[in-house]
Amino acid sequence: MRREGAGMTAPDGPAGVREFPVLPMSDTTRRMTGRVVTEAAAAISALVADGTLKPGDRLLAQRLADLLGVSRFPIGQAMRILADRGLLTADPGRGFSVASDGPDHAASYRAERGHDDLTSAYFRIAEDRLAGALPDTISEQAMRDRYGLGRGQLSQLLNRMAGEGWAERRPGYGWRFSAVLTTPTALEQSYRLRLAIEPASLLEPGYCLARETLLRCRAVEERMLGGEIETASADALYDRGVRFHEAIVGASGNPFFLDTLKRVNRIRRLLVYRSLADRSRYRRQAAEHLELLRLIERGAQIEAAGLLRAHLQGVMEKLSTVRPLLEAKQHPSG
Amino acid sequence: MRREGAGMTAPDGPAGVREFPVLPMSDTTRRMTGRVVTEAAAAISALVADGTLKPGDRLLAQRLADLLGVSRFPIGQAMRILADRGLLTADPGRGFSVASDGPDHAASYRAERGHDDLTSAYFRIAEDRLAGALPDTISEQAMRDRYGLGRGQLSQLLNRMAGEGWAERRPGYGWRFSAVLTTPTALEQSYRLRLAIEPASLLEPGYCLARETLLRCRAVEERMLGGEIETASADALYDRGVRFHEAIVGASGNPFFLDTLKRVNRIRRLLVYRSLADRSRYRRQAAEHLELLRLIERGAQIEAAGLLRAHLQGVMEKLSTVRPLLEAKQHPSG
DNA sequence: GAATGCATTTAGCGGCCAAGAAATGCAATA
DNA sequence: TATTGCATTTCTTGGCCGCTAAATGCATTC
Repeated sequence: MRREGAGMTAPDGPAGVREFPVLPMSDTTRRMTGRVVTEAAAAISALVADGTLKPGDRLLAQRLADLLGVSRFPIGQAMRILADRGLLTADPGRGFSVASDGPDHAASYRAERGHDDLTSAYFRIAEDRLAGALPDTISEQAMRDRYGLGRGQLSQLLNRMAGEGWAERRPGYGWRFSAVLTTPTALEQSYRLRLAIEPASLLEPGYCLARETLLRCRAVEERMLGGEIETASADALYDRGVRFHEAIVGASGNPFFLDTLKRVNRIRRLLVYRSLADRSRYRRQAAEHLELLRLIERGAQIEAAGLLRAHLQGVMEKLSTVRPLLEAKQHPSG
Repeated sequence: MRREGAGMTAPDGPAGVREFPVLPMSDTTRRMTGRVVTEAAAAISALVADGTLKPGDRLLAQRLADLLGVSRFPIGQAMRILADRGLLTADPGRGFSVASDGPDHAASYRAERGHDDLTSAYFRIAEDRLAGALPDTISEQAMRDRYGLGRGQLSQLLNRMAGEGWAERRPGYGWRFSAVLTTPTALEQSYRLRLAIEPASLLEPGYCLARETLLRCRAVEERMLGGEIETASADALYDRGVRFHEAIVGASGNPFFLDTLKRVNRIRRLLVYRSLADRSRYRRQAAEHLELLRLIERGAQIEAAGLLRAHLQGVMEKLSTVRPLLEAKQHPSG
C-alpha cells in the first residue's frame, strides 16, 4: 500500500553519481514499511521517550506485540528500524534493548514523524472543502485524479466522511458534500450537542471515573498550567482538550455517549482548523478541568454536571469572537 | 452489479417452445436492473399509490428525474417496467401516463418489493452477530466468502458498521466486532442518549417545525390511532416512530442532533430486532405524540421538552419488561 | 418548441493476478 | 524453557480489463 517511487526507478543519478550521498543508512531507515510497522516503531519510541522503558531494558517481542494487539513480526521490523536509528541496540540472538542514549534519539525520531498518507489526504480534502475549492458534487474518478489515491483508499476516505456526515453518495454515482462544514454556525451547533450530552453523561447510573484515569488527567492539566500551555503546539493543545472530555464522558460506561462525543470531536477538529490558538484561554480551561476532577472525585456528580455545563457554555461564548475568522475564511495573524 | 442469469441465455425453450407461457412480459419485468432504476420505480409507484399522481396524469421524465436527483435514463427504464406491470400506460412518442387502475397495481407492486442486496446483507450480518454466530474477529476474506459480497460492497458495509460503533478494524488486518450489540443494557443506554438529546433539541434557538411537517406527522399518528396500529407490520410501526422523532429533532435545524439521533436509531433497530411487537403500547405512544405536536404548535417549547422527556422515560421503563427476551435471545410467542 | 427515444460517453464495480505486509508455525539457542 | 529468528502461509491492496449502469448529447416526433 501507499508505495511512492521507492527505489525501482532511477535510484541513482546518471553514470552512478549519487545525488544524495548523505544519510548512509537511508535504504534501511527509509525502506517502505507497512502501517503496523510504522505505528509499532512510533509506539516503542514513545515508551522510550516517556521513560516507561529505560536504557538497558530488554524488549520482549511478544510482550510488545500483545500490548499493541499485533503479531511479533512487525514488532521485530520496528525494533530493527529503531536499532538503525540508534534508539535500541541489537544483541544478536537475544533481541534488542534500549540504548544508553535511546531517549535522546527517541525525541528526535518522534519529532520528524509526519502524518499517514491517508490521514494527510483526509485533511487535504477537508481543507479544500472548507476553502470552497471542492465542488458540491464530484465523481470518484475526479477525486482519485485530484488526490492521487487508489480506489480502496479513496473509498475508505469517502465512507469515513459519509459516516461523519459531511459527504454522501449521490443516487446515480459520484458524491455530494453537504453544507455542514461550510456553514458558519456549525461550530456553535456542535457545542450545543456537547452541552446536551456531556453533563448528562455525568449523571448516568454507575458513573465511575477510574482512579488511574483521574490521576492521569490531573497530571496532564497540571503540566499544562505549569507551562506547557505556552510551549505545546496548537494540535497538541486541541488533543489534550479532546482527550480530557472523552475521558470524562467515557467514564459513564455508556458507549453511545462516548461514540457521539468522539464523532462530534472529529468534525470539530475540521471546523476549528488551526485557527484559534489563543493560548490565554487555555489557562482558565485547565483550572476548570481540575475543579471538575475534584468534584467527580468527591462523587458530587450533580455539581460536576453543572460545572461542566457552565464550562462548555463559557467556551461556546468565546466562540463568537473567533467566528468571524471562520466566516472570512482567513487564519489569524497572531 | 448483482447480475443473476438474466436473459442473455436461452430466452426461449428449444425450437421456439416457450417453457413459461404465462407471464408473457416476464423477460422485461424480471430483467435485472440497477439500483437507481429499482428505486425510481419504487418512488413512482409510491407517488401513484398515495394519490400524488392520479390516473390519466402524464409523467414527465425530466420532472421526475429532478425530483429524485438522477438523470432521465433510469426514469425511462423504470416507467417501462411499471408500464409492463400495468401501473402506467405507454403512449408511444409521448411517454407514459398513469393507468386507470394504476393505484391498485401500485399497491401490489409495492407490497412485493424486497430489500436491497446490500441492506439485506447488512441485516444478515447483524442477526448473525446478535445470535452469536459470528466470531469476535474475522478477516474480510472470510466475510466475503460467508455473505457472497464483492470487495467494495463488503468494505462499504464494514465501514458503515464501524461508523455505527459495533465493528472496528484490527491493527493488522481483519475486523473485530465490539460487544455493543450483545450487551443486555445496550438498548437502555441508547434510550438514555435519546433522553439527553431529544428534549434538548426542542430548546435549540430557532427551533421551527414546518407547518407541512407538523400536519403530516399528525395525520400519520391519527391514522395509527384510527386502526393502523392493529394492521400495520412491526417494521412499519417501528419506522413510524423513528420518523416522528427524527422529524421533531430535525426541526431544530442542528444537524449534529439529527445525525446523532439517526445513528442511534439505526443501531436501535438492530437491538429491538423484530421482538417487541406489543401493540397495546403504541396507542398511548401515539396519543403522546399528538399532545407533543399540540405543544410545539403553540410554541410551548419548554413544556414540549418536558413531555418528550417523560415520553421517552415511559418507553424506557417499559423496556425492562422486554429485556429478558433479549437476554435469552428468544423471540416472544405472542 | 418541448419532450421523447436512442446513441454515445463516462463512471463504477467485480474478477483476476501479482506484490507486499502481517500472521503463524517451527527450529535453533541462550 | 522461554525467546528469538526465520520460513511459510494468509491476507490485503493495487492495477488492469471488461461489463453494466447511469449520464449526457442529439435527432426525432408530436
